[in-house]
Amino acid sequence: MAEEKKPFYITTTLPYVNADPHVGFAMEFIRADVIARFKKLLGHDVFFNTGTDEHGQKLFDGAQEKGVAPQEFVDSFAEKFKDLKPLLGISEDVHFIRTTDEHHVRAAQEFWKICDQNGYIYKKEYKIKYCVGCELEKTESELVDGKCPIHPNRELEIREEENYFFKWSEFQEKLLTFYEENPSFVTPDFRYNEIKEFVKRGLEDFSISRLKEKMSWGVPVPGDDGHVMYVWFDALVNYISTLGWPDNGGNFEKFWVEGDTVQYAGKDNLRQQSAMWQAMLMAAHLPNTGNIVINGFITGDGGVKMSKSLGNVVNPYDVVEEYGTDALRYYLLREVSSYEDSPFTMELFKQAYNANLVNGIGNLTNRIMKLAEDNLEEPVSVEVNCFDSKFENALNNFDIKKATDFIWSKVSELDSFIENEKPFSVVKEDKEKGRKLIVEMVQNLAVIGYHLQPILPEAASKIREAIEANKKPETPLFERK
RNA sequence: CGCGGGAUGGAGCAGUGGUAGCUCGUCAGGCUCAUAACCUGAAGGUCGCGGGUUCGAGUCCCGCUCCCGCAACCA
Repeated sequence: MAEEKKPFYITTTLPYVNADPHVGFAMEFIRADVIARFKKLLGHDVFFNTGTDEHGQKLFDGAQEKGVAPQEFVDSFAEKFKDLKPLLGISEDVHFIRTTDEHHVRAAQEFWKICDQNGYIYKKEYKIKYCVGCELEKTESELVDGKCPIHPNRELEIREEENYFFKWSEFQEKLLTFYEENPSFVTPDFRYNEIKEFVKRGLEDFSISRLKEKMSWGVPVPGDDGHVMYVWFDALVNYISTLGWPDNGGNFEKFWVEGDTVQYAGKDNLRQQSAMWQAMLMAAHLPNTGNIVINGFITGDGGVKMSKSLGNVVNPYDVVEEYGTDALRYYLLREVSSYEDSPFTMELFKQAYNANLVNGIGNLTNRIMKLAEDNLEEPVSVEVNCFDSKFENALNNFDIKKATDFIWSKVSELDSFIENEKPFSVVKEDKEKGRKLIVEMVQNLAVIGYHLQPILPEAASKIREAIEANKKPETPLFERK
């Protein structure tokens, strides 16, 4: 009874390329990768998407400062983000979309046209607050007591500008109904609650274009040379343009329409992913996302924000260089809270690394394989082909930490088993009995290795290789630091 | 003002109303297959504060304090 597995789609948010990749995005990318690998092992056809968000004001400004063309500027950053794939041990087949890709630009324009045809886009005058002192537009969040903090003695000028708007306000009821009908749409619950409360308080239409004369680095608005799209509107469309949309059939039909869809995002993206983007999909008469998973933030010591000025920024490149890919994955998957903010310091990292990777799984592999190598004539043939239901349930609920905890509880059980059964001394007195114990241990190690595949792919294959060769690994899985 | 989160032994965290757990660290034993690794035991907490509901609350309700994030045309 081979049951047909549903196609599975998973994506990260697209990081904005105005800075080097940070550890928060690394976590999002790695977590999505774990789910993608897991679904693949379960036999699903998986489409895994990531990429870079490359339009907008900051990149336009950045390019001007450097005196290069915007495209050249974002090209260099896009390469850095592509480098994350090998660095973080991401699945080979991940799709990498850039919002400057020709196909994406066309898709964004098509998406705009459809929303427009459906009556959800309109043009209106909108008032901006302008500080003559700075010669800049000021947003509400920049103001202190309603004044520019740099020029508090000057009154802000109100200037009028014509922009296109998206009728978000029309989707309040539709979104609330959608939330009602899909009780597990956002994980975790408290984030879902947060967005529901936000939508209940009412939605205001948001601006989706910029005057080209002020900021030209964006997707041209169809049928109006004077505007480019506001970066959010274009970037969100990547989740379907990566599937070939608007071309019908193919991957879009298979994954977005027929399959299960999951979007990973940081908590700063809750509103955009679970309310703005969902309203946009509704406006275009396209299916909504299946699940949104919201991560917490990585902080510095004591829960303070990571910042260059505090010198507490953890760079994923440095961590991988010293400790390896799996070590970084391990920390971000198990030592970091699934949904709350968590600190990442090198001290905490090193402690967890030595305790659980060196002394835990690494040492366990060595002690078992040494016994096997010395006492068994040939490799133990093991055929593990399914996950423990606890592990599977945890991952189906995106609780990677809980799934990883399960693996380490098995490590601990095996260490206790060795202590209690003492195969190393039994084998000296009763060779057959001792061998049986050792075979059992190798089999249990194989189970651990199997479950480790989506979590720590490198370590999983080293364990498998050691078992197949019936040899203790030549170099430890994890070097003591 | 408002919305959301957090406050649990030295540190980081789990905890579904019913004897307060896990990892690290500390201390004391044990083992020797293993990367001075592993196993067992111990010390250490009035679960932010004050009320309430309940036979019983870290867990539910009310009030308060402190910390973090959001507060939309920034991305």
